Amino acid sequence: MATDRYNAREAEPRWQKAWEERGIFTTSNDDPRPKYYVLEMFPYPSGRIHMGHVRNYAMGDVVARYKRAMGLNVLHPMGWDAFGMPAENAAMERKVHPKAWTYQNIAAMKAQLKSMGLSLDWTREIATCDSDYYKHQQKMFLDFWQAGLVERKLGKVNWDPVDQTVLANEQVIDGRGWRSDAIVVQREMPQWYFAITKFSEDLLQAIDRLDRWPEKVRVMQRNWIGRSEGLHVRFALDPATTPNRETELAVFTTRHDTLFGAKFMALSADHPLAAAAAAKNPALAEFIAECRRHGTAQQLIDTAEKLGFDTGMKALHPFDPEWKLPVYVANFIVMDYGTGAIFGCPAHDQRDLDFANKYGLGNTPVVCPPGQDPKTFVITDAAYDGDGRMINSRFLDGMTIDEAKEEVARRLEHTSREGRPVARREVNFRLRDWGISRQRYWGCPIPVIHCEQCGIVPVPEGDLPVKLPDDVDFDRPGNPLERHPTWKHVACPKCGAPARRETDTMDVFVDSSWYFARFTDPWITTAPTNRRQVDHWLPVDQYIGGVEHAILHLLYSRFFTRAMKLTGHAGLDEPFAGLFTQGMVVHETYRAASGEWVMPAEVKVEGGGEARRATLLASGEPVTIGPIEKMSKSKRNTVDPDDIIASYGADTARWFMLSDSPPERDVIWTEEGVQGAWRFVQRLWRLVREAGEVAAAADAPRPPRFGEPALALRKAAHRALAHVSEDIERLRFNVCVAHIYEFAN
RNA sequence: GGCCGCGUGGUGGAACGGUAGACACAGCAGACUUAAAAUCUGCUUCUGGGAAACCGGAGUGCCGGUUCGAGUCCGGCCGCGGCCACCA
Repeated sequence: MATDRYNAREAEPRWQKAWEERGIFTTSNDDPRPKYYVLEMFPYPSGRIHMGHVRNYAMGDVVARYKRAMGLNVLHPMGWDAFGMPAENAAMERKVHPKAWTYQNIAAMKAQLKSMGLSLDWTREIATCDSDYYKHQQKMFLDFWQAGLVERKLGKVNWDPVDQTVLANEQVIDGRGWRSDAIVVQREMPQWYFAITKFSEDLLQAIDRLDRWPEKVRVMQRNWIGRSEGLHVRFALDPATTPNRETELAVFTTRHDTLFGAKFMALSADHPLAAAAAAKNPALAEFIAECRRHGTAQQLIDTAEKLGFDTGMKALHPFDPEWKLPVYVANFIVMDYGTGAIFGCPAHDQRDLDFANKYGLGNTPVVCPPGQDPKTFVITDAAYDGDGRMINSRFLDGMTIDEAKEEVARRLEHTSREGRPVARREVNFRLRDWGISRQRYWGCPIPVIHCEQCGIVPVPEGDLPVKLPDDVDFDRPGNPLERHPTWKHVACPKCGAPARRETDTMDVFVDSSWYFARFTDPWITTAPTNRRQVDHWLPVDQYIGGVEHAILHLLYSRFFTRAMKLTGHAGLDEPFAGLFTQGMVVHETYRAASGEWVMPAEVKVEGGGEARRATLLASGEPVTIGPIEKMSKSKRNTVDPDDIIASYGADTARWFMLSDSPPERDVIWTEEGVQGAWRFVQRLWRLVREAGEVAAAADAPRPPRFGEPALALRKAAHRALAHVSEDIERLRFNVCVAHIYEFAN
């Protein structure tokens, strides 16, 4: 009976070879059958695949194989998100060229993915660091520029002092760089931007129609775009109090109903008026400098005290010129939202209240909660931001908040000062333009030339791609392109005079914002996309990946698709019709007596339940079993997919990944669970073989009669089929697995 | 602070508003083995009674509501997790 076993190690490569030789997963663009595009987020070629990849690609592969079995023409491609910092880090640490490092990693990971037995069309493989790919990205950059979607502006940017680069807001987490973990500082630099905010309204509205996206992601995107309806109000300034005869101060507010509760005005430290006032007031200048120093450390914001500095300026209340409000510079006002200035209503905004209490500005409640007596309603240290009726507000008294807002807006819209209305209704978004400049080598060069005479000149289309030079060194931090001896020195395409090549490269998120479109025809050399194919295949019917990309990658891709439509490279707005965000792979952590983390492969775990204990495989030394956490290098709780595939086979690894946990939740990788999956693979193999033997032995097959075991089996089979089909459609793989177990039983 | 999600056996988790705990893991018992592994069979929410087959009671974080009927729907708490966060 020893030979009576399924030998995955022998069978899997044999079949994988057969599939490859027959090209059965190659998808034809001319196939007349209805299309189905299933895509998993392509990997960064870090060197090895990890269990997160296994889970992600196992799910996508089930969908691909299922849809293929249902008679659809399935596109299921794979590629590499190949630009980025780790390649440069490797170059600095190990003296390997980023290109060599990246392509070695791609080769290694491709072999690993192949051993997983995924039904991928490898003929469409792309790597974003390949000039055959980024050349088209440069072309689109120029087209976007032409279409007014690219801007170069001096911006306050997040500067990562360790990686020596600019980061997008989205890449700053708790005031630290998302990769380096260094505290980010603010710097003024000319930067390239994609004008994503031109699509703010549309990107927001269209979320409603993404009905096959997880609600969680839709909410996150809505919040990120952050639409607020409010009023832009121009406050007149008392000219006697202003430094350079400034006449007004504009604010944006969503609570214009509380205008009669105003006690002060506050400016951002970066507001031009603050700078003007500071020019004549050294103490104020010092305060502003202090605010800037604190501005970056997001961690402190929570606890930071509200601080302000009275500029001496006075603003006049829009409904009462006799009512003068002091103008402060305050540390809690950000310049890049609204106008960088507010009016403070302490009674109904906690921040304003904290501020007013500190500086003794008092407060006047103007919204009275239902059931409260206006005469006794007072605010001390908790602002009231709930519903109610207007009080202490002259002509607004008795109105609801909404009525009061409308009345204020209506009146101020029709009041004019210096020939213009005092207020206008305005919609503000939290979303900022996408800063794509990176002072790095290993990215897509921005195809632009700076000329003394002609200014900023696009690289002519015929000169694309602007290729990265190969001869660069990494012995210092900073951008190797900047200090390359010749690369940046070029002739101006317009006037021929000596000019300078742009040395910024694009954010890696640009690379991944359109790869799904390139997959539809990766062979076309004359354009980024083949319009016939891109319009046929897109949108992606089912996109699967980690929830960590819920904002960045997915929002950028939605923007990019719109920009491609505007420039004729695609014909639709939304790239991903169906989105699924899978959970992480987590594992127990192990710690040796020395306190060092120990890898699962070095540990022997025995017993179950209470008696469960672990020892070091090598020495027998006891090991502490720690909490279950995301697989990570730092905690060393990773399991190498290669080891699992070598000892159990890919089917076991994939089967286990889909069992037990619902796919959107975290799955706990356990040795016992893998063993269970392995047992079932064996059992299934035996069952199928036995069934084959029975079938071969039956001399006269006839339809089974009612009550016979064969009929019951047929019924069970059909029930299982129905359940499994339904649950694959709903991506409930763990339930599919249970149904299959049930049927096998 | 804001928004969102989740609380079901020892564990991961099933359950169109209709037999709660499918399926798996762990555990226990048995069969086969000289033995182990593998495999197969059975038991396994708690609790009372019974030698057993079985009979009864409680039970999906807590409190209340809607309903003939609630793990599921509604309201309020408690706890855990995630995302965003001086966004005016």
